[in-house]
Amino acid sequence: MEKRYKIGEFGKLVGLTTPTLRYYESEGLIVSQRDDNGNRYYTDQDVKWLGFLLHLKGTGMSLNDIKRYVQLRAQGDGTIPQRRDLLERVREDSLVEIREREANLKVLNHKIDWYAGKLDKTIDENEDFETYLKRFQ
Amino acid sequence: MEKRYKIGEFGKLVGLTTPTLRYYESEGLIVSQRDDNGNRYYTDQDVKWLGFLLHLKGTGMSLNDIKRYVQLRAQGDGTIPQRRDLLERVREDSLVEIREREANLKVLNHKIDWYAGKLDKTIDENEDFETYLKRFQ
DNA sequence: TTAACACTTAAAGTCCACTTTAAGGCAAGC
DNA sequence: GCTTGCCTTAAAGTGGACTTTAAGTGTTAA
Repeated sequence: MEKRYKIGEFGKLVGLTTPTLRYYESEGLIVSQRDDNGNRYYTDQDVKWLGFLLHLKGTGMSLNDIKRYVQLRAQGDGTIPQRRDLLERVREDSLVEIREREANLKVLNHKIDWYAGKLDKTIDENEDFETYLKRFQ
Repeated sequence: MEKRYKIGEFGKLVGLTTPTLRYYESEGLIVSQRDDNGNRYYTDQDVKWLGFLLHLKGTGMSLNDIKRYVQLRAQGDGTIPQRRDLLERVREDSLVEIREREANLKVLNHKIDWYAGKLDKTIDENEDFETYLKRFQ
């Protein structure tokens, strides 16, 4: 038979709190079934979906876009092109963000190096960071 | 003489709205001087600082941590080690985040490929995404 | 049998980073 | 002189993603 996970157990499995899971359900990101006591339960299918959802979320995709994705999925295989397009847009945004972060991180690294140079006096006392930065442009 | 920028001009220069600049000032992230009419003005020094602030922010550093940095800077060169430590922590966090994003993006890319395979029938109809993903592990 | 613990709902609260609103002051140009 | 457009302040509102609170029901273990 299929394994049924109660919300607490499921939460531990996927790394979310029970209020968060109920919140996700209220937002239409996940669904649950009910047992004879009216309590939610989840199956391995739900574990898989939530796993993927967290990957989507981890790329920076908003809950709102994830919801749109869920709605398309519910409409069957005919919406595969739209889902692919949606994910391609998310990929582009995510790539842009990663590249921006990397660029900003580069400047931060130079600042850390600049502090090191100031501390061990390998950078002239009078050279300010902006001048120092220009060396790398 | 040094150029004085009024808040609107300064905002355009650095790409922030005037309410945001006032908000940053109220949060202790930037300072401004006042002219004879009591209006704020900024100098090229402020342009430089805001430029660097935006790089810090762009790494994911919170306004609160930027404020701590500002406070350390105000205490003079003696706090250079603390500032460097703070920035090193920010760098570490930022690197971790970038790597996580990249990992999640990888899964997203596989999903897009999987959709392509479904659409052009190079992936078997019955193979689900989780099984497909295992090919790359 | 009673305490502990899991579950239920709806609604309000939180945090961050702004943005918007409201009400007004001052200077330049027509 | 009046309109336009900049500036001022304080306070309230917004959006996203939860988290917390309140009030209650049901199951399990000692």
